[in-house]
Amino acid sequence: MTQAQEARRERGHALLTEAALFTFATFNANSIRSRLPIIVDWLARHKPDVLCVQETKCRDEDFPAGAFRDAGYCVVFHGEKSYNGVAVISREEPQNVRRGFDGGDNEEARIIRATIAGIEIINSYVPQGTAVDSPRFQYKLDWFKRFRHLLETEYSATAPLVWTGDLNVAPEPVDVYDPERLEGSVCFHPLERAALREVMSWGLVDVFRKHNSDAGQYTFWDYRIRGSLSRNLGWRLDHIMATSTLAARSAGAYIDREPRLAERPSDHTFLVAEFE
DNA sequence: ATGGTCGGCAACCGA
Repeated sequence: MTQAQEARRERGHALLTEAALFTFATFNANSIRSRLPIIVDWLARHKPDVLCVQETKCRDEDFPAGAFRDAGYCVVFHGEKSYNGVAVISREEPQNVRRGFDGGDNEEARIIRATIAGIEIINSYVPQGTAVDSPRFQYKLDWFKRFRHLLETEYSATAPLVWTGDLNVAPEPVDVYDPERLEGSVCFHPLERAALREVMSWGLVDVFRKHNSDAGQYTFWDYRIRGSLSRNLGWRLDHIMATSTLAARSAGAYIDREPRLAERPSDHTFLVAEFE
């Protein structure tokens, strides 16, 4: 039994055969080269059909594609020097791969799109925003507007589609460790939550929240705060959003606090959803 | 307690 199946059984889901499930995962790596052994190990143990990665932090010519191909996976990526960067690792060959909002070279490497197993996949690393009074905050709000436009012009809300990645917004008070104190801060500002809701209203469902109503479930812990992970001072910033036709096929979703990440501390952890 | 640590990459930036 795989870890994914064990986790599913622990969560009370019926134990289904692996072949019947499409396992989809996302992870902000904060450098794919630094986190490579952990990611390859995670793939071997969880055997997801798709793993979307953000903050790869390397140029395409420096991307460690061979390690994933050796592990039996396809990989496509869109990167730049030092910052940002996204990748899609998949068992099946991705089709119709597109990089960026419109294929232009002239923007931050934050989006990669592909079709896999009949599902439109959009993997994104949303701008963090830096500070509410920073131009980067407005850039972030504008980014959501551009993203909504992309959905409207290039996709159908009635077809199977996943929007995943580090979306850098905690949608609701239950998604941060201290909503009163954090209200108005970057990644939990009313304008960001409204911008995310505006994208969601196109026709997307929060797949993790569909299956987990409890508070205290996070995907990010700021490692600048001492003991944030052990004290669970976290935020739910990474998401798997799906159109209703696809969300109706979701069998479960869980956050995997990969213990090996303690060896090389990372702010984020793996988020997994399973579809029938 | 309002915290300070990563990664890239060669001085700080971004998170």
